[in-house]
Amino acid sequence: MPKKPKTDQEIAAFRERVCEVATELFVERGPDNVTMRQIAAGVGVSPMTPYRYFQDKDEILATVRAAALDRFAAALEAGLAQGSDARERARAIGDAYVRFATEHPAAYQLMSEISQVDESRYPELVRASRRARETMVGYVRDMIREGMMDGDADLIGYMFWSTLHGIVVLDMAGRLGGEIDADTLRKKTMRTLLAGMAVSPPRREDES
Amino acid sequence: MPKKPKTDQEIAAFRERVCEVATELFVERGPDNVTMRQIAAGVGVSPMTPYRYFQDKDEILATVRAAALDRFAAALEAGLAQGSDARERARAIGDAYVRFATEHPAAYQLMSEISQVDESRYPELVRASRRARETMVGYVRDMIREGMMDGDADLIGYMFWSTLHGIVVLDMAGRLGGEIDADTLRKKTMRTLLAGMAVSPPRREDES
DNA sequence: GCGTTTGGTTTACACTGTAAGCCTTTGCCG
DNA sequence: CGGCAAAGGCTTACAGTGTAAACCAAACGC
Repeated sequence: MPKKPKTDQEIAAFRERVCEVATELFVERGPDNVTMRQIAAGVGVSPMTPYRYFQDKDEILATVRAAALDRFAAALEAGLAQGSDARERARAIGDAYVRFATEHPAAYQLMSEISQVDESRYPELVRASRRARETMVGYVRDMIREGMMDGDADLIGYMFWSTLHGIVVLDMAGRLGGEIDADTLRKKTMRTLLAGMAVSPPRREDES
Repeated sequence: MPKKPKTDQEIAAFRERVCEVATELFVERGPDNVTMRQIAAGVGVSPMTPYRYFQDKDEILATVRAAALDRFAAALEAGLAQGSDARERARAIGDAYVRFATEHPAAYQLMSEISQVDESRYPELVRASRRARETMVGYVRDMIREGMMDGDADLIGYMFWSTLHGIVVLDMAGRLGGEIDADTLRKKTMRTLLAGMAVSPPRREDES
């Protein structure tokens, strides 16, 4: 009886289209400065139409964030894939991390935003979030398995992750001030961390 | 001829009052979910009155952020003051950092927000920002002077700062997942960094 | 022809930041 | 003393927001 009911693929396609437009707008204007009417206009549809396929604006935002997280995880995984041994992969994933952040700063901000909404209401988002987390931690497990370091994989993974995140965010906030370059800061920090993790590095007491 | 022109102190007092109310609201509701009308009502004044003493809502936000940064810097400096030698001060400032962040999470978020407005339009904000930065970097200079480490003070300062910031932010975003405790992560990272900074630690090649 | 279901639009409303105009108090000058 | 100019504060007014609700048109089984 209906009016040509949309197939699941069609509605998925529509949601996808909305998310594309929304992403673009969010990215160039900031999530708060983009309106439902703009999104709808971008899709070429009346302002209320998206409401048939999304509960509200928050759900669109959550979906966009999940997609950003997925792209991020994919970038990391792609980086990982092209390293042959653990050492190379370690550098590759670090490079992929900051490359993604610098090439898509808005997407990065979007995905790592401290949301005031309850994230658990959007399962796609928690899934994507878990995936990114697992990617970040997984490669540490590999490094441990290959004997490059040892300790708690989760802890070490989070250590690298939070370090990169801190640098990237501070840089984006302009709080590094012109004096310091984010990349040298990252290299310095990474080198220091790795040096500190060398298994049983004997402290030399012969200076200062 | 005027109607009892307000003295500069009265003006300052009024602005202060507005900022207090605004801070409270921002903190418990998030900056975007607080309205001028609410702020005005909190101060006990008509909705348009604050506009006589602030250009717009952004200026209120900027002022509040500057105040938060100042409180943050003050907390760090207070922590610093109660350490006798460099080592103690190093731990004291780290503790003060995360204590502030955990006790006033909203204030912390407020002050470290990546704003889409041009911050340089609010000189008070850049001053406060510079002060916090200087505090974070200054104590490293001390540690270097006392021979506890050596290298570029700015770089090392930013290294610690970004590390702490990354951990705090990741924790707040709930991205550490129940498994990892922010405090053990911090301790682990700090220990690793310090170990890695031991002056000229010779790489041992006798393993892996 | 119906009635019914579905996709989409239009309308309507409560609420936002803020521009502009309107009282009211206050002091100085004639 | 009267008037008057200026300042503080209030009230009104408007464009724009998210979204609930009513509405319209197409498509099918009967």
